[in-house]
Amino acid sequence: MFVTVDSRVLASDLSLAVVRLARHLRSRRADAKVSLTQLSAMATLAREGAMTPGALAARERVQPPSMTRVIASLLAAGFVERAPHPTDGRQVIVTLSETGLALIADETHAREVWMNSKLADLDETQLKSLEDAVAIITTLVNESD
Amino acid sequence: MFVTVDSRVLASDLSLAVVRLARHLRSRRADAKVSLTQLSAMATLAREGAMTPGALAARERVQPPSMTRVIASLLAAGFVERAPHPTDGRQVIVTLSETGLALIADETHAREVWMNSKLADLDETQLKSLEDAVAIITTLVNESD
DNA sequence: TATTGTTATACTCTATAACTATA
DNA sequence: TATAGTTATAGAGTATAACAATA
Repeated sequence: MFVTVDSRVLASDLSLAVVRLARHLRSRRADAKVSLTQLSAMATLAREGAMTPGALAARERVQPPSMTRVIASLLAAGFVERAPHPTDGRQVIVTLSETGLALIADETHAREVWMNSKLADLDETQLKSLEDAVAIITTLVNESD
Repeated sequence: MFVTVDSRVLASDLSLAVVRLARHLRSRRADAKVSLTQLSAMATLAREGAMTPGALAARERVQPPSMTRVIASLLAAGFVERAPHPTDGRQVIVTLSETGLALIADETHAREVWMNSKLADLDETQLKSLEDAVAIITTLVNESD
């Protein structure tokens, strides 16, 4: 069975679905230790290692001043540390702290309670579709442009 | 080939992917006539017809005061209209205007330029995965809880 | 002069609490 | 008293513009 996907309609539908799910996910974390914005930055540090604020802003696709604020909040909470760049006095190296690493592990394995409960109701085929979609979306977002 | 999906890791990955894509989509609409929040509300009115602010807030999964603001901005822009409820003086009926309807059609068919260009690079299998994912996500968000 | 990062400022989105009008 | 909606207020997230420090 072949189904031709209308990618223009899909672009619109995907946009709305993503925005609505993002709204849910953010609002359901009111009690969490870190917001999704903070968690996203920490996940990048965990996956790719220490980097400068500028590099982190680029990876997260936000402007540098936005990342300055995220880093400041994570620093205040003790989840990241800052160190001077060894050779370039303008730059700074941001690293996950021990606490930050522990939090990431915790979040990854047990934190997304609401979504976990939702996913528990899906069958294997649906989970596979979502998994494929995550890979595709990640690639889309990471392409240079 | 059978692959067992770890739904806990998927929950985390999906959260991050969705939040990042939502960030992209919002920032790429700086020049658009309506924001994604506004477009989402209008899409619901288009799909389900006129309704009260309270019902629209419930469908969009935001609190009533948030929807009041969205409606006020759409009203100011001429994309929706307000009418008194025929029998209940407390309630209000919100309808898409002609202009609003036209905008929805326009957005659906030609507006998501960036995402369209991204989707154009995908093959049919990948598009199908995304389409499935949109259906699943929509169901997740729409479940009562 | 160019680059890195921060500060100052402002706008959007969303929420909770308190209020008004109507039922 | 209960419900629908709005107003008041606040906080998170993000942006652009201007600045400081260093290369």
